[in-house]
Amino acid sequence: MNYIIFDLEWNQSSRKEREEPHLPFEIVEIGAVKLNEKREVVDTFERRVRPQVYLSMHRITGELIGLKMEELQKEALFPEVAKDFLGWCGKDVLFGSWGPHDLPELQRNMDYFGMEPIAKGPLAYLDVQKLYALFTGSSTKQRKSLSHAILEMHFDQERPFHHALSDAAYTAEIFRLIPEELLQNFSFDNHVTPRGKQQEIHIVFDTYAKYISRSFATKEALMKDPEVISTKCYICHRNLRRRIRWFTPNGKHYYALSECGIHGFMKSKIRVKKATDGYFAEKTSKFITGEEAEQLREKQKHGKRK
DNA sequence: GAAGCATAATGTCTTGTCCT
DNA sequence: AGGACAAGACATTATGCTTC
Repeated sequence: MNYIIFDLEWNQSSRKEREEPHLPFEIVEIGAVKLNEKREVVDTFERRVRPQVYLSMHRITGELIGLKMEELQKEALFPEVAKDFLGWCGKDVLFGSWGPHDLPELQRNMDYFGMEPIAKGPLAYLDVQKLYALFTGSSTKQRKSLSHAILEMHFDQERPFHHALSDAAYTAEIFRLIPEELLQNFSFDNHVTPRGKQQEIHIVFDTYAKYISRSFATKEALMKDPEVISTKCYICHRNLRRRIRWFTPNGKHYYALSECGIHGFMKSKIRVKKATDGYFAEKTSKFITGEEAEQLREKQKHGKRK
């Protein structure tokens, strides 16, 4: 198994009204570093793409990534470059990138240009930005930029940022620092949601558990499904007594609190997301202190006051 | 600039309570 | 019962961070 640490550069419409609905961002460069199981660099990949949708470079984006349209005119089109990239990656690989945007964007571009998705269900990958936050003990919600992390770790900054291969190489350098045990903290690209119950994702991490449901036609059907709204203890697998019933502050997130006799208070959160054919749920469960349980009660009351 | 995410703030409509 | 206002429920908009 190899790791593919990759980075994309993309362009967007210069005028909002001319935006292509299913392709807000068009990929113009792919850069990647291939690492073996020991996380040693084995190979690199760098290709640019000749755009077909947005034929002028957005002012801000062009300045950021330092590419001009004229430079891209001799490049191959996206389907060919993407095909070459995936061929170069090989079959038994785990993707990794800085932040959660690259893999979904790659798959959205592939979808737009009529290519088959990389996997038949949710695709596990490593968000190195998130792993870095776990590694340094800072909050995973307050994410740091790649240049910030490189500066913080005292790596050389000789190569420019916002070039695909350069950023992929920087990301790989950070990735090599991440302790082995943290590499179990997968993220998922839900470009393809689970088709049936068999494809649903149940995964237990050190500090929380995650469940990704199949899709339902309506939000109501989703929030009635026994599996979706169940609150079993993810350690001893017993049904738990509900202390706070499912409530939502905004219609998109739902929270519940249950109590396990052995493992204590378990907080569950459901995020309702849109799938191509309806809605699906991402449920995370974690154990919290009595104090945090009290805060959740306050959140419920606070939400109700407004 | 735009997307995506989380959260904060604001807005609108319904329901509840007190008083006359 | 009806008026006045408070509080709840739900929806929309704004903010702040990252990515390009």
